Amino acid sequence: MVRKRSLDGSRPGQTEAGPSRRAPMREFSRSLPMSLLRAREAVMRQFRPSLRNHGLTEQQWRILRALSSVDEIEVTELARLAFLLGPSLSRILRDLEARQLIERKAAETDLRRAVVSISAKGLKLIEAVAPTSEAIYAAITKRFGARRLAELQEMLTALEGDLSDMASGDDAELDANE
Amino acid sequence: MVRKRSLDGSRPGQTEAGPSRRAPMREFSRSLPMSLLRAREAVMRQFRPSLRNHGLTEQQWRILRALSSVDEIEVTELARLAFLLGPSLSRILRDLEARQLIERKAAETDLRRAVVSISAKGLKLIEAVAPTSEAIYAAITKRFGARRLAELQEMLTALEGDLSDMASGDDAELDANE
DNA sequence: GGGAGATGATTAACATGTTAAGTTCTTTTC
DNA sequence: GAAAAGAACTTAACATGTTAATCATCTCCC
Repeated sequence: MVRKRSLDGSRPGQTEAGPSRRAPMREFSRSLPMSLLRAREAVMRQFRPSLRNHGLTEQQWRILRALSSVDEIEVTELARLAFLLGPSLSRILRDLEARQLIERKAAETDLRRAVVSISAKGLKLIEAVAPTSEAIYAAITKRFGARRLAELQEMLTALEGDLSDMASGDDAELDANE
Repeated sequence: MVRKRSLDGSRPGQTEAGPSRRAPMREFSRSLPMSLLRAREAVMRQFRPSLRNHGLTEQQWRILRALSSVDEIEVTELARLAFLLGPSLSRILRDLEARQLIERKAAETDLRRAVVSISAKGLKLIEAVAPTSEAIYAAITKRFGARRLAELQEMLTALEGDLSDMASGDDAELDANE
């Protein structure tokens, strides 16, 4: 019934009242989701100030970058590429279009589909941000080591792949025990 | 006339209109932030349905789990432990308190500080969710391999540590070139 | 060829992320 | 010992995440 603690260990042992806490799961701060979250936040913390200086959020930047790698693309495909959900993408596209950073038109063969492309203004913005972004990325790579970084990415990709074909934890039967 | 693209790198050369697209940065879908995001999402996708069945969001669950590992804790410390920003934590605590899953009181020595603890009801909820959660975690571990998982976590922690003491990319000088 | 169902995209509604302001209490400083 | 500076939240405001519902179009099938 340890009363554990903390990220760095230091913490006075507390031993008072309360319905004695059962040996509780995995150490909290070491769970995989937390590790991934913390690592990603540490990375993004490096980039956010620069993006902000250019009036872009992380997601807007993702979309512009994705668009800059293609000539034009349908919204659904863009969502997949930029790893955003439809509703988020809809909102952001509305905003980026209002700022004239992208252009949108209906697909010819299917009026339900919208086709998006980056504008000249959008490209210019990308070119303004890219150098800083690249410099930051290079600094991270140098700090962590290119090889290690590649290894890490491989493991992340493998993890994603492994999980993608796991049952989606429907939960029904697993929650039998109250 | 699709000029598509995809996650796997293959890319048609594009040569039409517009201010000719310069060789553009790192391949988008292979950037570190994206890898981390995708991996984390793959993991969370496993857990979310179960949490949802118990009326909990991911963050609410993080808070309850953090609280279950201590006797009581101040809000600021809890934010650090659950890796949430102050405003998010404020909102969630308000909600959890209304649902009587946690308890809150003012600190004795400093009335600015609030001390939070999990309630009996909250503990009960945790005990209801934990088995499923553990089962999912075990399945992931088995699928990916316990050793590899440990390796991955080490790398993530190392990355976070390396970045934590990098300059925060103030950007001012880096953005000199337009 | 017209209606049921599928599909692409948006809107709605609520929760969180993120930065900036505001509140209240505490500590410093003169 | 009171004003100023700092600390610990909390609120505000806006952007995104997340799921469900809606809208428009399209496909299929009778």
